[in-house]
Amino acid sequence: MPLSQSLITPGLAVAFDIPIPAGNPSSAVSPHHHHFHRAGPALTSASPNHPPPLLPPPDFESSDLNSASGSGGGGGGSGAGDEPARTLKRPRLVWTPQLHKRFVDAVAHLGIKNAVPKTIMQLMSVDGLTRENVASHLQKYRLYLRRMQGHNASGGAGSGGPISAADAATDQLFASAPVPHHFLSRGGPVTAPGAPEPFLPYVPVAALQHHQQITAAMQQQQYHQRHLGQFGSPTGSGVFDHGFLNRAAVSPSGIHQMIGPAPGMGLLQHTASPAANFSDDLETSGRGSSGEKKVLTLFPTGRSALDIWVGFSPNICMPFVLVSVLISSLSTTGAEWKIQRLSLVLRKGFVRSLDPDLGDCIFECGMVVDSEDSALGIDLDGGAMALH
DNA sequence: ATACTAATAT
DNA sequence: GATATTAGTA
Repeated sequence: MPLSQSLITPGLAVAFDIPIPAGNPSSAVSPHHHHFHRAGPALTSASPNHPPPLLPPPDFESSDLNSASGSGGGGGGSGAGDEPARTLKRPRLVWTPQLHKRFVDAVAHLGIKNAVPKTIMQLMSVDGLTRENVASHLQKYRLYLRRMQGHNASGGAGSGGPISAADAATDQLFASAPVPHHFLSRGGPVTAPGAPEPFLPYVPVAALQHHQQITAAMQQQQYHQRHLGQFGSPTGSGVFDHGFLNRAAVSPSGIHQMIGPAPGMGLLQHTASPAANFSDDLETSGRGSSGEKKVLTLFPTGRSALDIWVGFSPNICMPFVLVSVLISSLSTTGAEWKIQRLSLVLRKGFVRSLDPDLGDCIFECGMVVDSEDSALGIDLDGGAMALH
């Protein structure tokens, strides 16, 4: 009942293509429910006119990964504690597009300079992932970036060498995840050791003490964030306004009490939304000012919400309407995402955590930029934070 | 003693 | 070619 107990409103379900047991709108998603490869916009990297990412193991239907089997370590479960990894040979890790995306996001957060195996691994927080796994992948990724850089910046024609068909084929995986712009810049910005990449769109929330106003500089970086110790504005009813498209009255639901580790906590206040806008998204969106959809990945770096790292992809300008937050976990064994919590946020309203146990999860947020005044709030493990 | 990286092995 | 493993260093 604890973990797999995600509440999904009809609206969100539609948005994410999540099958919901009939007759029970906000019922929990059963563990074995369909995985949503293509379901969650936030999860897949498939672009509208593109085929879905490579699907992991063919046997995804089996229930082995989800719990039970003592070996692999359950994806997000409460985990049995044995870790015979020592003498046992772990199966070769397969870097799925999902995993790679997570990897890239982590690297982006850290900044290429600070991105080293151990740190990346921690940020990724993927069950079963080892430092060696990451180191190996990183090595290859660096080579990839190097090549890209050669083709990109350096004088065109002769300098970097042509892009062989072999390379294209080889870099298939890497192509599945967008390479952050600054990755390719040579002589990039020098950053103080330990300090987060200034140019990074991602910033540790913990570092932000006060509400920050949007400054020109920030806009340039295109991110705004804010950290809240807790929400106090009980704006209201606790019911979300459906028509956020109407922009009429938004609801105030904010209430959001800190949800401690108490189980069975909050629940989605209500329903929601025309989240239809989430149908598919991905970072492919871009540019426009309104109607944009973006994927946001938040990395929890610790058990405390205050340690969570938050980031916006460049180009995301806040106002938006609202956001739907999808929380899932990934494990090397199962390589499947599992919804753990789903929340809805309305402009000026805040989300409510549905499940206190975040453990090693990642937050994928599909964000729709629409109106001009709104905010995203995320609440977890007793802490809360919001982005403006 | 740890962990990063390059080199090499499977 | 994709990962894993080893070896040399910082």
